[in-house]
Amino acid sequence: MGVLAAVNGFVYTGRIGELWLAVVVDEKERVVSLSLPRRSEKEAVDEAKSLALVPVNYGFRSEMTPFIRRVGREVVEGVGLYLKGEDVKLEFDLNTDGLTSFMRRVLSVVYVIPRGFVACYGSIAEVINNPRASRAVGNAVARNPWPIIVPCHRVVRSDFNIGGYRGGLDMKRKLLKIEGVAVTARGRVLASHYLRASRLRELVSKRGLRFGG
DNA sequence: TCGACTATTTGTT
DNA sequence: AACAAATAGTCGA
Repeated sequence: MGVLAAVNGFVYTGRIGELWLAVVVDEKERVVSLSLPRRSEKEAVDEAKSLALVPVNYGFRSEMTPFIRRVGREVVEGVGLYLKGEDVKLEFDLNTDGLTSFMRRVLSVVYVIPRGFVACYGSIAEVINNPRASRAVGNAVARNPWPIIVPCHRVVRSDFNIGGYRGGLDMKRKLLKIEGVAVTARGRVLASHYLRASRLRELVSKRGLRFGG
C-alpha cells in the first residue's frame, strides 16, 4: 500500500572466500541493495532484502536474465576484489527510487569521501546545511542500501572513535585498514585521515550530488 | 586522559 | 511517541 510502486527483482548470491554476499537486482538491471559479507547465504539474503528501500516482487533465480545475473556477479566480484585490497571502482547503476530527500543529500556527501579518508557525522550534517542533524545523519547512513559501494564505513565520530557499523566493528576496521586508514587498538582513527567539512564541501561541488538533493 | 552521564537535536517509522 | 551508526558539555577518578 506504499506510495512507491513495487518493482520485479531478484536476489543474486555469491561467495567471497568463506563468506556470502547477496545482491538485489531489479528488472532494469539496477542494484537495489546488497548485504555485507556474511557467514551464511541466508544471513546475506535476509540483510540484502531488508536494506531494499523499494518494495520488490522477488522472482525465482531461474527467471533471472543473463544480464541481471551479470550485474549480480560483477557486484560480488567487485566487492571481493575490494576486500582483497584492490583499488577497484565500484560503479553500478543503482535504483535510488526509495531514498528520502534527506538520505539523498546525506549519501551524496558520503559518496565523495575518498579512499583513505574519513569524515564525521557532524561534518556531513554541516555540508548539507543542517548542522545540528548529525544524529539524523547517523540514522540515514545506517540505512544505506549499498554498503561498501557507498562508503558509509568512512563515516566516524567526531572524537575519532570509529562509531558503529551494520556489518560489525571488525568489518569496519577491516575496510578502513584496507584503505590505509590506521585504527588504534582503542578503535580510534588518526586525525591525519580526517576530512574537515570545508574540504568535504569542495569535493561535493566538484563531484556533484550522485543521488540528487 | 578517560569513562560515565546528561541535555539537546533531527528525520523516520 | 520512540528510536538512532551523534554531539557538546559536565563531573569525578
